[in-house]
Parts: sequence; structure tokens; C-alpha cells
Amino acid sequence: MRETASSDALLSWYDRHARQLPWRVSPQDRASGIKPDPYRIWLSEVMLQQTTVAAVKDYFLKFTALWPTVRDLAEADDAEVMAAWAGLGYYARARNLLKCARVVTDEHGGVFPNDRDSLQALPGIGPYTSAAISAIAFDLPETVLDGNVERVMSRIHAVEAPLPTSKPELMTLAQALTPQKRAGDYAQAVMDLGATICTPKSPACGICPWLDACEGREKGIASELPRKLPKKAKPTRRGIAYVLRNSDGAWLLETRPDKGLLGGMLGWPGSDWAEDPIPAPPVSADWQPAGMEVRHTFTHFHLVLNVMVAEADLEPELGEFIPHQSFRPSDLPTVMRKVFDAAKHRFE
DNA sequence: GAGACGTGGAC
DNA sequence: TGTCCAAGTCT
Repeated sequence: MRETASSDALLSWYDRHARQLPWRVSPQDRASGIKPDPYRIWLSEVMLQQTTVAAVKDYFLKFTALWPTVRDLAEADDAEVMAAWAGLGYYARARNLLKCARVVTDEHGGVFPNDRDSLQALPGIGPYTSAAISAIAFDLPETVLDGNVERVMSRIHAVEAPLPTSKPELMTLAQALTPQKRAGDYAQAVMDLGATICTPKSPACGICPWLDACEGREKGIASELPRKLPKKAKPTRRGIAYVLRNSDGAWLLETRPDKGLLGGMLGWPGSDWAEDPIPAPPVSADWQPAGMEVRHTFTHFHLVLNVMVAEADLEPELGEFIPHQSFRPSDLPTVMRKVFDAAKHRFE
């Protein structure tokens, strides 16, 4: 006879096995009355959207060191924030992060609202993040439904319908398990379970606190769940990137338009990215191939970039020369950093 | 509601 | 090398 999954069983496991994370208040500290800082919870949740804990840690520490409060972040320069986010991906998050910090500072007196609807009205905060902040920062009994919770719910209830069709059903199941007390600990507990025990491949069912309640395990299909609709194949696009240095050693870069791919980020001038790109050098110069092409895969296409290099002092129509001293490759999104790595040996 | 939107690590 | 995936949101 299968047992019933209980939030108490999971909370008991969490009390012993909670991960220590830079933004987290441990269950023991919570019990002694320590409350999380909503700013840090919000920042961590935005960074964690579609991003691994390992990748987020250093960025979180850097951001909180540079901007300790939401007001500090609201007053920051856009370019500095985008540069600090470089490498973390999904750059709309950084643009919305700044918008959100400024709305919270200007319209909410620098205090994050503590209800879901107000939170979800803020830029970059959707259904998941509003629930996560409500639960983790304010201990409100909201139900978080992220990829972890979807996987855990689909397994313990053996939901065989594929995502995203099954999402409403998984939400109903998740809500039924959400306790009224210790909502913040519970939300983090179920996500920790998904991240450390109930993993996508080879789940560690033997040490799962919900082992005896898991219908997927009983049926022997836990590791196959959740089922997902097949993905579409990625097309390959091509492009040309132009790396130009002037006689002062400055590099020609441009800030990309806010909308679209790598929006708001620094990058090398280039052609369009298409099946058959049209060359578009930023200035007339003696362009030479760098000798290496750059390969990079985005979420929905593969990119092969031809890298061209030149030295010239002509004033370009687009972009600006960034002085040698203030140019940091780490300020670039990864694909643009790869372009620099492919080009730089030609300037040595 | 389906597609756009990044990256690095695991296998 | 290729595929999958990770605390989603926006349009």
C-alpha cells in the first residue's frame, strides 16, 4: 500500500539536507526568526530563471557586492549592469532587472510589495517568480511550479501526459501539497528535492523522503517522467563579425539595440545572421580573415561566424571605439567573447 | 500559444 | 559532436 506524500515528511528532510546557498536563510535560522531580504530573494530568483545554481553563485555575489540594495541597483548605470550580467545569458532579464529595481524604488518606496499580483506586475516577474518571492521572502502559502516541481509532481503522481499540456494538472497537484505554514521552507524544499534527489536522469530514489509515496517509482517509470513533446530541430545561420582596432589600440564595439537577441549588450559590428548573410563592414578598410571561425549555439539556432579583422582610424557610422584600458572581454556576451578570442592573435 | 530568448555542464 | 537540460518571461 502506497503512502501519501506529506509536506511534513519533505520539511523534515529539508531540515537535515537543505543546501547552503548565498541567498538562502537556512531552516534553522528561519526558525529562530531571521527573515530573508526580499531584494536578495528577487535577485536570486531572476538569475535562477532557466539557469543553474552553479552558474548563478558568482554573479549573485558580484551583484550584491556592487549593489547591496534595490536602491543602489536602481541608481546604477545601464551599461555597468549589462556588463556585470555578461555571460549569464537571457539578457532581457538584466534589462528587466533594472526596470524592476527602478519601479520598486520610485513607486514602492524601495520596498518590494508582498502580494503576488503586485509582484507579477513588475518587469521580469511572471507566475513562477511572483510565487517564489511570496513564499520564500514573505512566507506566504503560494505554490511554486518550476521545472523541479513539475518533475517531482509528475513522478509522485505518475502523470504520463506530456508537458506543457500537463502543466495545469501538475499545478493542481502541487497546490494540494503546499502547506499553510513554513511556505518558504517548503518551496525551497521541493525544489531542492528536484535538484538533488529527483533529478532528470538517474534519480536517487533510494534516499528520497517521498519514496514510499511515489507512484512513478512504484510503476517503474519515474525516470521517464515528465514526458515532453518533441523539440524542433535547430537551423544553422551564418554571419560575419568585424573586429577593428585603431592606432591607439581602441576597439570598435557597438551597443546592440534593446530588443531582440543579445539586446542591450556590447558586441562587434557584423552582418545579419542568416542562411546567406550580406557583408556589412563598419568602415572601409583592408579586412582580412582572422583564420578561425566561431561556432556558437543559441536556444533556437546554430551560428557560424566568419571573423574579419582590420586596423584603421576612420570614424565609423555605427558603434564607438572603446579605449584599450577600459576594454574587458568579460563585459561581452559569450558569443562576442569567442569572436574576440578568434581575432586577438591577429593583433599581437 | 508557440516562438524568441543564452550559456555551460553532463552524458 | 550532439542532445538535453537549468528556480521562466515576454510577445
